[in-house]
Amino acid sequence: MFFGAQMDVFADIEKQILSTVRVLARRGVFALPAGSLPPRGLAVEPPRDPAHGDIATNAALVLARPLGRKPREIAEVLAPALAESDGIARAEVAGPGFINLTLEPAVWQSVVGAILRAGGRYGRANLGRGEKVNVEYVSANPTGPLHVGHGRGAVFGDALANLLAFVGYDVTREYYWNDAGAQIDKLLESIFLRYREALGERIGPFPDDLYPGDYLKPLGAYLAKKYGKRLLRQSEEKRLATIRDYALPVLKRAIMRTLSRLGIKHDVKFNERRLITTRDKKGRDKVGQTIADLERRGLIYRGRLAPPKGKRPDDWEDREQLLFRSTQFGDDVDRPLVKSDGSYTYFATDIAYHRSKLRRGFRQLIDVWGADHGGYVKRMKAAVAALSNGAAELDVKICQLVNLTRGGVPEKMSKRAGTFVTLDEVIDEVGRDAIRFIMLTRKNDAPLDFDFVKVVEKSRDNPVFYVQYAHARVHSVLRNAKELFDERELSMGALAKADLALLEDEGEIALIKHLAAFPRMIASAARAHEPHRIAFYLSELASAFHGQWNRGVSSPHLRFIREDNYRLTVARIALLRALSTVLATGLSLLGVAAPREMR
RNA sequence: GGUCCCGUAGCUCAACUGGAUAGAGCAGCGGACUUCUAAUCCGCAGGUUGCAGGUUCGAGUCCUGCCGGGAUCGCCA
Repeated sequence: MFFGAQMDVFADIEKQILSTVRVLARRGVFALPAGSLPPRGLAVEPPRDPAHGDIATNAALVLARPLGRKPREIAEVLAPALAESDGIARAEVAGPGFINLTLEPAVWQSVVGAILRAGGRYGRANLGRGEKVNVEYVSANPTGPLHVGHGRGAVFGDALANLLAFVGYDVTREYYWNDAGAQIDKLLESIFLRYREALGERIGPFPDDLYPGDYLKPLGAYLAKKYGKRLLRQSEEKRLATIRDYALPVLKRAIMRTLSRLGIKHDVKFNERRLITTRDKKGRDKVGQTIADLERRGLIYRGRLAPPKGKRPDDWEDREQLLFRSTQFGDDVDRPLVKSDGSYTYFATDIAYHRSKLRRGFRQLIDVWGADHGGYVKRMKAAVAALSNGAAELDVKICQLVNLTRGGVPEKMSKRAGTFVTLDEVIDEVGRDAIRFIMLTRKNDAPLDFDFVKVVEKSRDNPVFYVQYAHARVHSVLRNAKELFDERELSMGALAKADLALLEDEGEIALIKHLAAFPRMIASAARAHEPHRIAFYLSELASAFHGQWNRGVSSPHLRFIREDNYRLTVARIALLRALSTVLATGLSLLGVAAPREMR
């Protein structure tokens, strides 16, 4: 009965509990109303306190309401029935009605075999049932190099996409290029200044609203070389088009190059320009169509907004404008769609963009944004709710700031002076693995400290190293074992026949229990859209392994390799193989390498 | 002033979406190296989960109000 499709002990026990309840209901022991299984809030989980057995369930507590009986009473009936089940050694009632289950060691031991058979598929699930999910991440403007904050969103989004694909979603990784609008115009003007500079003109300090960074100089120089003074004579419109056609692809390529160094590649790159340059028969662009769409639903009107309280902008001008009724969907105020100069607001084009996602068949949307966009969440959710009639779900994941330090000293950064640390510089210095792992050692909505010294340290302090070292150490043992026994005797075939019942040391069983928790950890991380849980899990798993390894130092009979006991060694090598599989799978979801050697 | 996020051991953070006596690491103290790579491990100590109420069998988790920190607040993206 154990280890069916999901290879998940906890899922199997849950099924066992539900079927036991059904049997008791059929026998008339419980009066079970139709549709009350599984009960809401049912938990089948490892208890915090090991004294409470291997698995604890609140089944009796959550069944109390539907059954109309006291939790404790239900537990007293359910527990003995469960104790009859295969694999369950004991079932005890505790507290208000918890049932603590202790499993037969054979159940835990068989987990090792299940992992070996499943290999890299261990932990996979079909939660998504092939449903399409759109994960939009990075989406930085092509106005300059990526910085560290972008890196966090990039890694987060990518790991989340990996995770969702792993549990059975049809994932599309998407990048939204803001390649239109005022910011891009300012960028193009900045490049134009660099171009004039390259022609020998003296350009003073850059105006405040332009981009002063040195990285635009080569673009200006290229244009000067290619066009000479011709751009100076062109109309502004023509000139900006020339600069745009050259500069945007260059800047975009630079961003993609940085991302690819982190192992990140998007399936779809969506250009904002498309939304305002493609027109339908009525001459409407995509944003116009979107507004018309909302208008049909009675969600567009002309009106005035009250100025924000407490912080009235100096240049506030009360005027009537085109508004989206986002308050109908939980937003705080209705939002403008057209600026005073007649162009669309960023929000308007963003609605059109999300409408495109919906029209492409996505019902689950995930946007990964930076901390400074927090105030934007409600209106975007409102827009998605409006456009989809509530059928689609948008989850916005806000990534908090990254605080860069070096040996505890804050790294000075000033966007104004152009001295911000680029993502490329960080990759150059610490490498892909460190960035990817560390970015996931904190919940996305909590600020993250990133220390250049610490993240490359080879110590317990540094979780990247700690986990990778565990993997390398496992493989070191595997290499040593191969030298002692001849290679064929430790083949996967030999491991498949290992007598796993020999894995009876409590440290070994504890290690196996960690491995057994992998599928449920994956499932919960996927449901919560929280890939950082994988990183925490891996640290704990590594800790369990390092602990067991060290027990062998003082107690030689606990070493994984026992030269005098081939059968025991084979069983332990099987355990290590299972361990290395889980470590490698977890790391691959994070996009971090699993090295076999770290000398 | 509005909105959103955060507040958990001296420090940095977990806590599997409401479960039992709130867990790790660092720092501190005390231990384990002729090793399966000690690049590691073991033990001790450390708490009114910011404060006050509420919801229920049960709250770090949900609701209300305060306190403190951060982000953001039409015509930026």
